[in-house]
Amino acid sequence: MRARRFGALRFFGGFVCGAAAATASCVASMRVFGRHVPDPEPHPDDVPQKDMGRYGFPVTGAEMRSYANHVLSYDQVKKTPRWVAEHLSNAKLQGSAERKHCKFRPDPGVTELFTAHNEDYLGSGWSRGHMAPAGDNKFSEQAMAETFYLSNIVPQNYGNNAGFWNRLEMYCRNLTEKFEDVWVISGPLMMPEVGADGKKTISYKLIGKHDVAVPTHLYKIVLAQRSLSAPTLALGAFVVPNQPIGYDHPLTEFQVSLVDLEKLTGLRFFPKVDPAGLQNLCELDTCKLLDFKEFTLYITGRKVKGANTTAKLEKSMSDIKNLGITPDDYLLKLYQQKREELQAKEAAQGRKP
DNA sequence: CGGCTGGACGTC
DNA sequence: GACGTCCAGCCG
Repeated sequence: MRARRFGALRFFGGFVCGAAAATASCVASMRVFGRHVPDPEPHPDDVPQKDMGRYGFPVTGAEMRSYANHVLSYDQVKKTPRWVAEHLSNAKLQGSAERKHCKFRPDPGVTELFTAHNEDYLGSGWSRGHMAPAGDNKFSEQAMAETFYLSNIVPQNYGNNAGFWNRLEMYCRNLTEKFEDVWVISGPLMMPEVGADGKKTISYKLIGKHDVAVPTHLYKIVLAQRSLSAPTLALGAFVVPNQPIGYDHPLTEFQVSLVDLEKLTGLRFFPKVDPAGLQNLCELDTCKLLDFKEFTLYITGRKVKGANTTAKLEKSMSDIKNLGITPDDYLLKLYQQKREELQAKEAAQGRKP
């Protein structure tokens, strides 16, 4: 069962950490990934454009698109980003921007010819998964709103989006408690499968009228710097199947070396980083995601904070107890605080009309 | 935190 | 009638 589910990863056994046994070798290879020789810059004069270029050459669209707190490269064929880069800091996680004021919408900067639309996703069986997460932009309503542009979205399995990937994003945010600066690059990936004849094929679904490509996997690269005065850099790269992933799978199971991810994507990441001082994030830090209990306590805390009736408040608390989880002190405090607030509000409403 | 759905209502 | 927006409610 498990071997089948992660078949594609196991096929890459040497460099993609599939099943448990491969983890150690991947961690080891982290130390030795070296940088490449810089690509030579093409000289415009080298191209004899006199007649060949009379009517111009094909255009791929903007190489990069910049927003308030993320930068991306957009794939006009797949209608998804190729990569999305962002910077996280503790300060940017503080603020009052709320996702309930945001709407998914086509990126106004992307030509109608090449853009995805909400209708492509709705009813497709796939959710709209952020690459740069909304939750990384509490400091700015505009920055958060821009993450809802469909240029930052890929078709993502529901359970993966709300579960494992969500916990991975939480881990990245949590890193800002220990590192002053965190840079994250996320994107979709199409991984080959091996057929009965032993040959490799890449196949992926297209959804909606505009043929939005469903990635087989998602990748995320995390670069963390302790501080400017202690500029230790730690990096972790991960490839995660676009399917539900349970709590029995640790993040390290999906760690890959940076060079191998570069081969898979055709991209070079963080080209200005000197590999000499680069450490393995999962050795320097934990790479431990929230477990079921911790995650459920956190989610219930968010629901308690957002409750606007005592009925909903009580349901959140009975739900978590039915899952066999005893509320901790923090959740109990949130609950009591919210209960008083709602009781006062509902008492006032009872008198008014 | 991450998502989706359905109904009420407004508009052309 | 079709379509867009907003809100309440649902799930993991």
